[in-house]
Amino acid sequence: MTTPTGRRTGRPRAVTEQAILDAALWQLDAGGAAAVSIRGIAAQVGIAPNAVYTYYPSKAAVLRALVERFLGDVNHDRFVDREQPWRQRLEALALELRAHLVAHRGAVQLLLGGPMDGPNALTLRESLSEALADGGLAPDDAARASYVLLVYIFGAIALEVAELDQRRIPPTEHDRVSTRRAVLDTLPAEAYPRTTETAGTISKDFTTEQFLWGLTRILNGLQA
Amino acid sequence: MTTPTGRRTGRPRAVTEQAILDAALWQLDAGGAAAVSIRGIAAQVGIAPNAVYTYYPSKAAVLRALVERFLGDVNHDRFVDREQPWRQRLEALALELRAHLVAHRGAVQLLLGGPMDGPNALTLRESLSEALADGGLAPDDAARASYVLLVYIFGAIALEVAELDQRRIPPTEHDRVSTRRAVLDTLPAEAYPRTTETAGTISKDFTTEQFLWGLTRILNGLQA
DNA sequence: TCCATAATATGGACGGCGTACAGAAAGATG
DNA sequence: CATCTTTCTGTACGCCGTCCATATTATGGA
Repeated sequence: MTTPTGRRTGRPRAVTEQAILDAALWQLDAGGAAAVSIRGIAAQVGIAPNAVYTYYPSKAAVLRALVERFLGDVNHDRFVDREQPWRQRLEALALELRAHLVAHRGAVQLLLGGPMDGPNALTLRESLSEALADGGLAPDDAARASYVLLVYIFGAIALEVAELDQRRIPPTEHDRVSTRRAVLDTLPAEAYPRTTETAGTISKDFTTEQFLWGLTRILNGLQA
Repeated sequence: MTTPTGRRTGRPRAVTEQAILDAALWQLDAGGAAAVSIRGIAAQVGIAPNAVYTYYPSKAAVLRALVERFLGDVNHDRFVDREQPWRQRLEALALELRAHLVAHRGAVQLLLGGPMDGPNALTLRESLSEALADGGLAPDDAARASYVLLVYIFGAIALEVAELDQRRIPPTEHDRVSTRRAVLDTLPAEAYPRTTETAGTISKDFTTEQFLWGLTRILNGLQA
């Protein structure tokens, strides 16, 4: 697949597997997960649609490879620096994942569209478990806790992205809060007393601050 | 839309909006979110495909209505019984949501495919906030905590469903654990020491027991 | 009773999708 | 220069969401 060896005869390839993934990512960012199409990718790299099948056996395989590359672009950064406090490492990792997923919104649907069992997904979990073990958790507890964290991180981004029209450029965090606040203020207080009472807080669901608020509480619960 | 009044003239409708949603849900359960099609729904209820547009303006609207009805089928059960201890109510609600989502796997992608801002979604959050307030949280903390719980619940199901081939009938929990265990046992211990060491635990990621383990820890962290 | 009206149904079509199959192109090897 | 191998292209099939024009079938008024 990625072996540099082999292939000593035959017509040379017009593009590379990476170019195909580049085009897929471009389409993903431009129009969301639904806008990624074999035909669009082919047009962008300049080959016939069915020529894509020389590189990947199906559209699902393209998306799988894209997910793997995507996860690979996140790992191996600061949070493997075991000199740092473990909570700081975990927060850095969570924030970095979040930033990557927000930068390429639409990727979440792909991530959640199939099993995350590739090497980079495993490495990600390995990193999480390592930090949690450094926090004093026994191996099995660290394993369970790392899954809870994965659920929280991907779930938070999934809910956040679900609110966005992926065909448009995303509004600023401030604008999103304002829009949500305006909608919440139109709700009848009789039907949703607590929601309307805390509308100011609820409108900030998708902010980085709320993300960290939850992450901190969850880490507290996991440590005790 | 659902008003029983009106419509005193014109050709009578061949089916009902509910029948369309029934058919959509049937297709969802049979083949996953990708298998839900206007043409399939129309064939099932016995009308021409474009006749569906008399009831809903687009496929997206059908799915939106299906999501709303789906959330409505979950609410209003045991966890509004404020005589029960708040943690017990929350666990019951989380488990009920989980059971519903697992019974109709494929619905998760729909839920996460658009904003959950309908009446039933708001009511769900209202119930969560109420239970958390009964647990002693201040209103704004309860609002934030309820969002954390939503993230955990939907995230857990999303990750769980992502592992399943939605076109097949789901294997038992026991079989899924065994399958995952077998895969994990093939991993090189050098590359993933913690993953292989805790393979027995990791293979149980998708069990009800792990779901409750995480829920308990999260509630602990939210209460402190 | 007959007709205008209004709501709903259908037939057919358009453009787009993933992808299968047959055959043409293009470089390496003898 | 002929052959072999790999890749690319042309074409086609079946499915999709949705639009337009038209037919169907009830009601309300003359």
